[in-house]
Amino acid sequence: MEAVPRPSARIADVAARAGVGIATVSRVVNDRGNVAAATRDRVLEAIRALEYRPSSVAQNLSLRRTLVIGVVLPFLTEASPIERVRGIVTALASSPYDLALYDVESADRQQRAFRLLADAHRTDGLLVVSLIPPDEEVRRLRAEAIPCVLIDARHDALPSVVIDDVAGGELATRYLLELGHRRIAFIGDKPADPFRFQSSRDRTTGYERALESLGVPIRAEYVREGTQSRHVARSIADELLRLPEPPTAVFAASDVQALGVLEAARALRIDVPERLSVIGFDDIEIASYAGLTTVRQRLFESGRRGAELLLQALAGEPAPARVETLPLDLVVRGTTRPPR
Amino acid sequence: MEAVPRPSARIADVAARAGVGIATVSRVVNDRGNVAAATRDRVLEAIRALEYRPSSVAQNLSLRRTLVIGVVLPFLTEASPIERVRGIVTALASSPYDLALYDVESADRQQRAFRLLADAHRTDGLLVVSLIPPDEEVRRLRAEAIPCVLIDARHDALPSVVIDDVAGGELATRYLLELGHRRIAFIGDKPADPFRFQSSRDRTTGYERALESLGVPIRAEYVREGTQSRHVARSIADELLRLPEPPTAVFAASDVQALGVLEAARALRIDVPERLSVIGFDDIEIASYAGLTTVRQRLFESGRRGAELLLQALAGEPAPARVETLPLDLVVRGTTRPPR
DNA sequence: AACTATGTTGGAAGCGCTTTCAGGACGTTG
DNA sequence: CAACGTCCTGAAAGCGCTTCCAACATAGTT
Repeated sequence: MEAVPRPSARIADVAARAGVGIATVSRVVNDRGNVAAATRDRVLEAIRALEYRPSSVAQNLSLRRTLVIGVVLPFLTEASPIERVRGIVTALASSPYDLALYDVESADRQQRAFRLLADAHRTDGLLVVSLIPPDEEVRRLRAEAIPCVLIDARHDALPSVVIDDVAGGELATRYLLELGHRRIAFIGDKPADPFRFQSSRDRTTGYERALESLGVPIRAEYVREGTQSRHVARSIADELLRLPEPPTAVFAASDVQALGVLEAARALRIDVPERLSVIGFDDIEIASYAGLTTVRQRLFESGRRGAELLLQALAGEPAPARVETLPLDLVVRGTTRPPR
Repeated sequence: MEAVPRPSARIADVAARAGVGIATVSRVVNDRGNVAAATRDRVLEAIRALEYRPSSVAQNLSLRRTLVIGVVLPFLTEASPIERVRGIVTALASSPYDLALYDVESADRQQRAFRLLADAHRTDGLLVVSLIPPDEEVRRLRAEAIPCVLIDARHDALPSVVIDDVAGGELATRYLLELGHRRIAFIGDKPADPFRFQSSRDRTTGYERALESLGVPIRAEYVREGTQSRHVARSIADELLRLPEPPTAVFAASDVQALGVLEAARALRIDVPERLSVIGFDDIEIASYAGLTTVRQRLFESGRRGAELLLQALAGEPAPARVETLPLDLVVRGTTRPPR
């Protein structure tokens, strides 16, 4: 490290200029009581003259806290994590905490996420989105007393904010059933990797339960999985719609996939909702524009709530490792209708 | 601050256990040479046994660097800043730097942004998006030798990554002119506040130039401004389309606003593009879904490039305060056509 | 007038790390 | 066998801040 000239004033400079000890400067800066008015004024004057601003790094070391909250999440490239981050940012805006963002998408995903989880000294608290931290790290976090809240993920030892994916799957499917559909297909995510929360799988379960509860048989050829993308969903939908007995309705595990279904239908000149009903999941912004019927989950709210829980824990109220379940709403728009 | 029990090992613990001095532990940890193999092994063993991880806060203080890059930006709630952040995240992923996010939307916008800019010790470098830092802060940054790169903003003393908004406005307008339109309206942003870069205003200039170059008169009633939102743009478009002599084409300063125009047209049963052409700006994701003709700016690329420039500066190559202009492309989709 | 409660202050010890510097252990060379 | 060079190593001095603690005034009590 080369010694770059550092013109910025340190606490000692202020103390020297004001003719007091550094302890007194610190008291003035942090507004601790017991400083004579005259002294305070001299110190404030020196601070102003030197444009002194305390080094947060030094404060961090001394106070053993960083005022930083780490947010670990995969797929910042997708719409729904972004929405959660917005919620987090909002909740943190009125707190003294800054936000450090760790995207875990790139090749070294686990690597990097865990480096952060591990390097506990770097953050005062952690928000983990759509990712399940390994037990090993959870143990460390507990040992170091670093609060951690999960969003869209669960772990026995950690508080979390989630939705009931099974219920969501049931909600969507039941709605289609109530409209009168019986040939209902499902397009879900690929089996998740061990560190991701299996929400799509749970939605499948909800789908199956809804069908079962009405005695509608589950057809294997109607249940498909593919990586979460419009493109893949589109080609899956294309296959489904070319079946000898095509579905009259499709439930997609995400809005993005639902949009892929709409594209496939459009390409095949199958009118939606006249000949095909489509329902998505999430209610991302584009869904309202596309007029997509969907199951709304409060993405923004999940981030906000998770951050709130973390702030509480940071404030000393030790939150129990409880699971908070956010509600889901059916949002009916223009892509669903009874079959003819 | 209460003294919370800190079970995590410090460098002294490792040194004690390995029977060496802390300097040696530091050497092993940082892989500095000159440590006997046997000693190194003992230290490594101790590190493993104690699950030692160096405190980055302490390292920061000692090394006078934080390995954190601050990203200051307004309106994280909108699509385009997000896209830029993605680019930044991508560029930073392969670097040792972490990313601290500062949204400047809330009430205390300036307040908070400048607190960061000011608290220089907190970050090694700064990326400022769509915001112009006040001269005062720029001076401080220079004094402290903190590199700073602007994205979508300009400042004489700072390097920046921008687009040519005037050219973009011209590009869009000229395209409509070439299609044969003569009654072309423009919907732009509200006059920006002093800290925002006036890109919408520049696009207006481009619009005017294009018209002038073809000798088409500029009609005041065709040039409108409103806050950047679908809702507002929709009502503005509604007014425009009800004019005695309504425009045959609308150029919106952003895709979001263009979508508002499409909604207004739909509500009035005015077919697009048959009776009305619409062109946007940005090419956000939803634009491709909506089939919107637009001027694409490389949002992701702007973030990536800005981060790259910053990393270069951080690596010691002192970047000149130069302006890098990213290209714009006309993306023709389904919302434009010659007038009848 | 002696003494105590109260209010202010600065010295110094940490916070946990990096790095300089000097010293010790060896092996080499003339 | 003395003189040197080469390697390793640890003590100690920072990095810039907070805070404990002791020292000192000063004012208020008896």
